[in-house]
Amino acid sequence: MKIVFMGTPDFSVSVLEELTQKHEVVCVYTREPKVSGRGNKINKTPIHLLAESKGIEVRCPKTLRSLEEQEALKTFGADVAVVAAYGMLLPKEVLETFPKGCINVHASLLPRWRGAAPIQRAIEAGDLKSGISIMQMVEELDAGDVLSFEEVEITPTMTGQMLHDELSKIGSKLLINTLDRLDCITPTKQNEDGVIYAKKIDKTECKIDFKESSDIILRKIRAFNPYPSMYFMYEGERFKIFRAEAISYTGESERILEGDKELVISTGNGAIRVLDIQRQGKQVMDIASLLRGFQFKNGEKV
RNA sequence: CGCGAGGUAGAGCAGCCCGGUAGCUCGUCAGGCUCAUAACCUGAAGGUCGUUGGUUCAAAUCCUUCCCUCGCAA
Repeated sequence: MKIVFMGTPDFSVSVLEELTQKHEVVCVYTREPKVSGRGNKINKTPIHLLAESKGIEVRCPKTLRSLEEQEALKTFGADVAVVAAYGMLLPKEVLETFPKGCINVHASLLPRWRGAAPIQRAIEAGDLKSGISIMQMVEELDAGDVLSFEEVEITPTMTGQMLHDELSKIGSKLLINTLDRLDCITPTKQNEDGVIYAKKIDKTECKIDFKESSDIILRKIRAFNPYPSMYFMYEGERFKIFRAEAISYTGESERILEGDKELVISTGNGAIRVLDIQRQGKQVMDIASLLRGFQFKNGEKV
């Protein structure tokens, strides 16, 4: 099939990679290069770089609502558009451009976790499973009929990155498989009762509130590992926690209980033992390494 | 030129402000103690203090070039 691909971040990369193996990708749409990262350099999106390396035409319109962009889309004569974390809503005119519609690869079991951060929100919420849903897109965000889905178990130690990688891989395969069977699939409507939105992650969520329960804190640490990461402040320095475990404790919350041989901090209903940590300006390391040269004062409030 | 932190033994850090040829914790190696041990005791090896140039009698420490790592903000 002739396909127009639309995507932006790492999640989309393996999908595009797989797609080019089996189908003719005539053009790739992605978000425009923008100022980002240290030094405020202008960086192209991961999809942009991949498409260029494969010699596929890249377009990065600011909007798809203009008539000329919509006309341009038609000139490719593609059968279908595949969208994976593009970061823009597609207007009705675009959805109607392709004979077989616009197909979206979404990283959740719809209707649960529609929206921007389905992977992290699933872990944060303590879901036992996640998955990929392939849907026929409609104007409303992530509300289209589901063509196929595949479940993935969320294990107790799974981080946001791990689930992301797993889903990206599975999504690619399921997409190919779905495209092959496209003509004989009966789409399934989403059950409106189960709709939950996965709102974008805000930086203010990432400062650990040690008054919360250990469970919630640990889930956030896992969900937001490695990005954007949960952190706490200690003597004016930022410490990001990448891995930790719960231990029982009864007493005041928000205190450093052990800061010498190990790092234990009390929470709203117990305490957590920090396992992997990153000190401001340093690399991520296991707690034992950091404590060889750095010590936290016991009893200190965090 | 967005703001900022850092590069010192295999690892993690201190020392730098107030220049005087390097120190702590751990690891490694050897020996000892012990029924035994990740415990304890003794000893040893291991560093051109990221790189370039400069100031000085003397630079890890002050000034300068470049390289690399990381955080924040967007």
